[in-house]
Amino acid sequence: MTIEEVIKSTVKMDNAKKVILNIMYTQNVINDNFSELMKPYDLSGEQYNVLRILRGQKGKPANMCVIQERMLAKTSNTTRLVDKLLLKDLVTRNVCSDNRRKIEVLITQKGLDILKELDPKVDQHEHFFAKNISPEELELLNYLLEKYRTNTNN
Amino acid sequence: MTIEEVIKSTVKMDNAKKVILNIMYTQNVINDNFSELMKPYDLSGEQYNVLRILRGQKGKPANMCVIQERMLAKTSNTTRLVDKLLLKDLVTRNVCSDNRRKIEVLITQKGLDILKELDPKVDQHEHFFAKNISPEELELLNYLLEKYRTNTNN
DNA sequence: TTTTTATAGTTGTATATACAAGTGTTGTGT
DNA sequence: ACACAACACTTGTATATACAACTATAAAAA
Repeated sequence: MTIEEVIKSTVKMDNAKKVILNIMYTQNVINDNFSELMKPYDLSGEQYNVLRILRGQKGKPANMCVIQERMLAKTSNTTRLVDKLLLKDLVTRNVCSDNRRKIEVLITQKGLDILKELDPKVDQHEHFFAKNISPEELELLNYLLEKYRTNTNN
Repeated sequence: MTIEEVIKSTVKMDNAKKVILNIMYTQNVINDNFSELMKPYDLSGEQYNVLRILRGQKGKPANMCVIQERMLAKTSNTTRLVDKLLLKDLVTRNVCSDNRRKIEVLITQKGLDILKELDPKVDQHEHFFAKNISPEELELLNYLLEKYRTNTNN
């Protein structure tokens, strides 16, 4: 299904516009799919993302700003995301004794268990779309997206 | 900037995961950029989108469900989006006399004027990213994104 | 030492989104 | 004609996001 078909466009669009719409729409499709995956675990996509970041710390606590800068959506409200995870006992939160402005967030065993359970499903989700194109095309797509968004001129 | 750099990932990711993150992140970048563009006009991206759809009707009124199916985010609440536009006198809304379940939404002159003013800026926004890659790559990117999200197998 | 500035995080508010339930209208089957 | 299902849209509610103002702590400057 082309992007014109998706939005039932009658007028011809140039490729610059089509790429924008294609990226926006593809993100919607991926996101809907992922949310569906997370629903049984009562996690939002961003909540999952925070857990994933915390696991990546390998036992080392993460401050709020460390979490923030590793998230895709740089404007997410980390405080409230962590609040939600705290309520579900998936993380712990403590004031850092070295610098009392900072907060140390750690993933709990329960959090790790959920991630472990989710791992194969997330993997499957990623490959569900990836298998539509060849490995070479997949690599090319990454290359093009990175090049596309990286503004060299002005 | 590669997606690994963006999220400061230390572990190696496979291309399937990278593509997902690249699409999500690129959409964020585009969206932030676009929101910034719309801000002086007090329009959200989705509100702009509705106006654009209405202009595309060329004077023919659009029902709620017609608007809905032409939007990128299929879950948007069209009623409330139109409400917002109505408050700003950018659209009109009337019950359809043929089928009183239906609503006829039309863009006003004021709405058309704003779109006209926005046209060059939106165009510029689209080309801001597009010019990072060649026309051939742009076309390839469209092709790959459409192929990527269209699930043929299962 | 006191003031100022910067940092780290939280909270308030307004808006947006997701999802389900509700309302009124039209079409269909009996 | 009547009951019932389908349709088109709206509303309620809970959650998420965006952005700015605020609090507390630490570092730097005067």
